[in-house]
Amino acid sequence: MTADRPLTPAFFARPVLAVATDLLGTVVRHRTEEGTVAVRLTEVEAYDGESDPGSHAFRGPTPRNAVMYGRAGHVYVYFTYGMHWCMNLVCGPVGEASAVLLRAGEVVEGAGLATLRRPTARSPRELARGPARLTTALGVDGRHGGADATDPAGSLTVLRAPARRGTRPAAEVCSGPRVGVAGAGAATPWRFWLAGEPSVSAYRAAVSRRRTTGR
DNA sequence: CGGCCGATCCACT
DNA sequence: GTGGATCGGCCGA
Repeated sequence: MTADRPLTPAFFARPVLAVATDLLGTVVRHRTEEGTVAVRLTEVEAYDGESDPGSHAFRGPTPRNAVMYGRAGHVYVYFTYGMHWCMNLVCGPVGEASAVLLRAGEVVEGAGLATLRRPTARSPRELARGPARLTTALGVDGRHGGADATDPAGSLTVLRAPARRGTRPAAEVCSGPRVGVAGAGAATPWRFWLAGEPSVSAYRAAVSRRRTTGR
């Protein structure tokens, strides 16, 4: 029996690196009329406010990143590559613009619905393997921007990690460079994942694409 | 399973 | 105008 308790605003108000590592193993749940899908997080990335060259807030506030400057525990979603949504959880004090990108997880509830939303998945572990795949499996998109993920009455909620059974030790947390972040921000090892999890996304170095449209 | 590469459109310069 | 905090189709191993 899971506790089903949401994480608190205080959990997210801490420094972003602490939040990022502690988020591993917690569960993101989205309830809709179609049903419920829940994902246990296995991979995240930290983005550290305006001082972080890899962050969407690096150049200061804009309409798109406004939510990042707001209250901890709220949802920042952005649209990228013309077709994908990615989901972040805002961290730190109001005004700081730190956030954690949810990169991958294991579907622990609603695998049937998740498969309908992700028909191209070649195996269950691919359902939420990657940041845009995770949001698709959950049914999260731009409508969830600014939502409070600590609200127990909300449809989109982050829940405490399920209680560990027996004496199984806590999973090891690994870290490495962030995926798809180029330039100065590439050096910081602010991608975190749980060792041995098959849902952790494959590492791809940041690449700059040239003239993909041949006109 | 993994490498290659085009898709597609929005935010910002 | 430029280039993404990405993914899927296709193909080969």
